[in-house]
Amino acid sequence: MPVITLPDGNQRQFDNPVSVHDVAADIGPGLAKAALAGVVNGREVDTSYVIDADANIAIITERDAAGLEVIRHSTAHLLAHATQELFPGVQVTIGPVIEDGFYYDFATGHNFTPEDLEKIEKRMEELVQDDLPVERIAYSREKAVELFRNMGEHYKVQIIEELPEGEEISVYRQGEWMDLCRGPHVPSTGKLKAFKLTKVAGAYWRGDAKNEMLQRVYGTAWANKKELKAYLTRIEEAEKRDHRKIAKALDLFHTQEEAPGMVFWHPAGWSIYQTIEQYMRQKQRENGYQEIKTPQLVDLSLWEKSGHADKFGDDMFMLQSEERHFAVKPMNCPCHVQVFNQGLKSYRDLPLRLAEFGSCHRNEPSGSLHGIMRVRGFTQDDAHIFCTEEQIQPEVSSFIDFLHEVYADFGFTEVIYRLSTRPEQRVGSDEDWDRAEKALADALDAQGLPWEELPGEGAFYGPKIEFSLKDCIGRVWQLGTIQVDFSMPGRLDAQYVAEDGSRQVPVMLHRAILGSFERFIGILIEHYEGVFPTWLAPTQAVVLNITDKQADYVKSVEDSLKNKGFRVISDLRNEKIGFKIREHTLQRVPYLIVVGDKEVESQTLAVRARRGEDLGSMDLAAFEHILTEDLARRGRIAMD
RNA sequence: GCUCAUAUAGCUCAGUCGGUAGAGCACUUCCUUGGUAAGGAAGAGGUCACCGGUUCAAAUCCGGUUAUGAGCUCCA
Repeated sequence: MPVITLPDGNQRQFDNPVSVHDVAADIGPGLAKAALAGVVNGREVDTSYVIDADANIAIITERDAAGLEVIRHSTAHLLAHATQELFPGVQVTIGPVIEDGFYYDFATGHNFTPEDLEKIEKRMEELVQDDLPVERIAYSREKAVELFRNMGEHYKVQIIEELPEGEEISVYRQGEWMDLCRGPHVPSTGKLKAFKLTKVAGAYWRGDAKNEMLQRVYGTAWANKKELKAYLTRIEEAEKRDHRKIAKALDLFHTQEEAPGMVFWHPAGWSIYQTIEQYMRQKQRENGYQEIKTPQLVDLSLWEKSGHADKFGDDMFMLQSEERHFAVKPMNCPCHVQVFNQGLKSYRDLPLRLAEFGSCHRNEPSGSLHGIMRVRGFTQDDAHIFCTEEQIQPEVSSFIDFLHEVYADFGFTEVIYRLSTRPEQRVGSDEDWDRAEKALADALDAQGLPWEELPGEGAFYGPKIEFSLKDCIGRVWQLGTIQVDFSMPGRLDAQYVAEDGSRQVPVMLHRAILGSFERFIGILIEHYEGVFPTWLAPTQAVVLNITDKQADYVKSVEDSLKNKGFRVISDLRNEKIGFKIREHTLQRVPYLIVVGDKEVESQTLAVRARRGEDLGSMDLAAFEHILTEDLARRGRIAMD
């Protein structure tokens, strides 16, 4: 006589054991139809799960996040089902749920084509029409191994054999097709109403590059067609923001075959770059940093001493001259220690903050290059803080404040904090790691910030906080970082004289706010969709004449704005005003100044803002005022 | 680096069965001097990524290289 307690506290009593589906039906026929799975005493189960004792139950439908997960998981099964029917000999491996969808990895000698995906999707639709019941069958470990071995599913056998001893193994069956799975799954294939296979790619078995490559089919699945359509539209919108496309349209930079992974900056792109660099230079000065510049080529021995050659040697560009081996610097830290090491430092010099817009080269794997987001030649807004152990936490705290200020100026307000801890391959003692990890965690806590831990994701010399931010369409980008390093200063012989006259090794904090200029600008382009706030816009205003008669006045307006430091050009081409406005609007210029006979006569400007609004007629001083206010805002308020 | 795909005019892209190349925009010149998102005409522009093979003949078929794209792996 189980008593069932529902999430709202209501209780229902049954005379006999009941299934989750029965409970839903008892509440109402609508819910029985909508039920995809259930939660019994905190555990997710199928609707067929039978309850024979008092329990807390929740019914999962497509409206729950958990329901969507069940749908995606079951759609992954449906994909595998259809694929194995159409392509005999294909082995299944795993098919998990991911953000917005799912994938399934298949072991097969055949490479799936887009046409194959269409066929598979069609077969999936048919299996949905058949509304096959999805049935859970419990197996012992031995029986399950035998079952899958007989089916020729060697990957599944391997997975089962690695499951913990004694665990009940569940197999799901729909029609003739079966798969090992923990579940839960939808009660029947007819519940899967909105999905699409999106792409196919290679992926390593168990995510290890040493293993064989599998065929991964990606798909997306939603509760209904409307949500599916909304998702596909969202993807299209994201594609329009692609920084590579926008950069071409706005003539910001290019890359070419002779310099893979390196950027040729054009005037407009370099203007943005320079604005950001000068802004950062000023901010760093205000925050107590001293700027330095260190060499591009450094003898390999320094990288051997720092430990980089050992860990990253293969990814460093090397060259040889007069019997000496040099490496193009892949990072700035060892060079900054060299600057620190010049002259005897006192505890009174600490914290010493050295900043560099450090140009680095790393021979990144060819397949990982991506626009200007992942490149081989890049410039970091790098700095190293040499300090005592007691100074770590206050330094990290004030760094976090600094970083928040910068992100806000670029229009980013939502920051995500992650603490990456010791990796397997590392230098330094465990005690050092304990202290370093604690110092970072304490700094985050002291600021009252929410954070999550990423175990094993730290750098080889120390743990790090990673600062990621959300752009305006919700995508997350990792940008800033601060890392505690107890080992490199010692390895590179950094010392200071302490209060008691003894020689001590300083702690080194590695930190960046933007990460790299290249990546950051790529993110900005996508975030703003190329519509840069005025302080970043390569051209802030264009002065347009209507006929040749106003040319002199246009030039004088252009000159006086330029002399005030604004980035202004004039467009005196023999074109209609509508044509010019269209062109500069497409170029996302914040202000268009139209000058005709009327304006010359009254010595005014007709100002039009980027989104098309008419700011009316005004004199030069009034326009300068508008521009100045706009620049002072930076990206802090909604983009115009 | 691995898997798959792609590479044609400055850009976006057509190009059938293998028969020596096409559009729109941009560019140049001319006409037009027009008040808030495309005025008109003419012209110029290509070693079809590169190297090799098959063929009487290759943008097209085959092999290799490079780059790019989607993923995977990696990311100090």
